Amino acid sequence: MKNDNEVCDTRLTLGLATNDHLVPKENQKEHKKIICLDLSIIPLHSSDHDTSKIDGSISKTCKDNNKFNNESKKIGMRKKLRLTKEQSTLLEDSFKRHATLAMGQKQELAAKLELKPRQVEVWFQNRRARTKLKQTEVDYEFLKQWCQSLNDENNRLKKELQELKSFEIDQRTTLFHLQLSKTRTLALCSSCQKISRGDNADEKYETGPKVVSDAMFKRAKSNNIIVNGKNK
DNA sequence: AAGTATTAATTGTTTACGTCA
DNA sequence: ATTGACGTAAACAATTAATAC
Repeated sequence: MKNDNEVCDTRLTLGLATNDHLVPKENQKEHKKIICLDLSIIPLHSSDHDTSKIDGSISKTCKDNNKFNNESKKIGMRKKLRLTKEQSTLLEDSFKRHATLAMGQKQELAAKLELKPRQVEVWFQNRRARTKLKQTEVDYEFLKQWCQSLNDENNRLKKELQELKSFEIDQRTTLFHLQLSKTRTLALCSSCQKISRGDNADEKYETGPKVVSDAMFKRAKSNNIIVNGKNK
């Protein structure tokens, strides 16, 4: 940021200065200005000075703007151009048709708008940047909402999973108690190959309990298999 | 008068393309 | 014919600064 005392000089210059480290810091800025060749009198672009094609439709404000712009440049001050409504409209219209300048379009527009080709070019560049920024904002909002909805869905699914898990545990517990009260324990004796029935079969055989349902028990009984050492 | 938003203008970088050795 | 160095122009990103409100 420039302070109030500094003058913004956009003129092209060639400067000569001695080593700064030999000059006190507070004097360095002035020191650099000792020898200065002003090149602002040399046109940078021949196209910048092409004012041969002038459209009479351009308003006085625009002409005044450009006039002031050129005059202010003479005294080394950056003056910002303010486009008129007509200029903006025309630029917007051509931007809508094509976001980049086609061959010759720059010159054509510049002539029509009574601007420098460089100004038209800069306008298109800035306009593209603005479009991109707007699009980025739109994309950001969209992604933000999408992310939010995904989070919501994720939370909902987590909750559902939790509910299903606790439901499954409940069901297993219930089933377990139900089986415990209804079933009889059948165990196969490893030595005699007979099925025995008992509430505590795992205490009898090291192979572990074979828990079977009542139906299985009945089937075994109907096949004359001796349960618990005797035919019930 | 100060703060903010908008936007013209500047600066530096990247990319594509043509030319030449 | 291929390749690398170089110059140029256009597009872009980031930033500055003038201006309006």
